[in-house]
Amino acid sequence: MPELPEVERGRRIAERTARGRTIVAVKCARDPIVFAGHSQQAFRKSLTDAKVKAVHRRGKHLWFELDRRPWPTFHFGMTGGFHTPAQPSTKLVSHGKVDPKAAWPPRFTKIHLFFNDGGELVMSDARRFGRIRLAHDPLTEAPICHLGFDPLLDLPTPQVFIRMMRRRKAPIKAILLDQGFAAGVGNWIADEVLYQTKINPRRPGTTLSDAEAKAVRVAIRKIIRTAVDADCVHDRFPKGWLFHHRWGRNAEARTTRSEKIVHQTIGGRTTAWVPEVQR
DNA sequence: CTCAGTGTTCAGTG
DNA sequence: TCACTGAACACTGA
Repeated sequence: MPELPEVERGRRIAERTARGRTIVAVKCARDPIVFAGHSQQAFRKSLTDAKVKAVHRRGKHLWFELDRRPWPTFHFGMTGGFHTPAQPSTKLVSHGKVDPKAAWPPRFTKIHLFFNDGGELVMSDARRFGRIRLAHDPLTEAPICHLGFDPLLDLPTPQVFIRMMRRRKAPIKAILLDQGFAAGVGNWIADEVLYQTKINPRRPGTTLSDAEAKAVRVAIRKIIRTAVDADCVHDRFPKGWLFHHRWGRNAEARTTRSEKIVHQTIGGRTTAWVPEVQR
């Protein structure tokens, strides 16, 4: 579930599990796609006996700061995520059977890290759009160096934001999804921003008024902060959000205020929007 | 069996 | 070179 808030949740999980610990063992799946050409041996050699000083995030990318280089970087793709072992009490369901969802390590585990305090951390990814790489200096190397601003780390001033938006002719939906513009905004956040600011997703960036561009800037920050503060638990998201009603291309979909939701491909992605609100 | 999908990249076009 | 578009990628689950 990886847009910025889900990735930030992953960062916190990793930091809780790994920060200040030493990696004592590493298991890698055989998967040349997710490992982007790095060998298992390179990962084992780089990570084993290294100490994790911090876990960083920019946009949808994560990386470990180790006490020596290179450092591992993680991208969750469509279906990736970090996991830690379930508490023993939650592992059993009725009749004493083990819940398959609590299997450890989980299905589709790509990398499995073991720490000196007995803790474990896994990245799994069913659909293999995720990536695990090694980088000497993640911030200055592709793909992280090509990212635009991160809404939680370095949101531009209103004036700069207006200028960035006005320079672009693409539909605003496509602009918001461009990681070189706003790093970490994904499909549901872009739709939520446009719904809450009442902007038609097809509007070219060049046509936004100052007030509209400023509203978009604030909405990006507010929606992401709110989702991060809720630790991505969906039922803690505000009741009025489009989020709760946008999933699945279903013709009956309506918002909390019973406005009709339509689904169309805009900016190359399924876009859920509310024509009666977004002009 | 078919299709959509919370993401990124790359080829092709203007 | 740049901005933009659309297809491709890989695979699960509905």
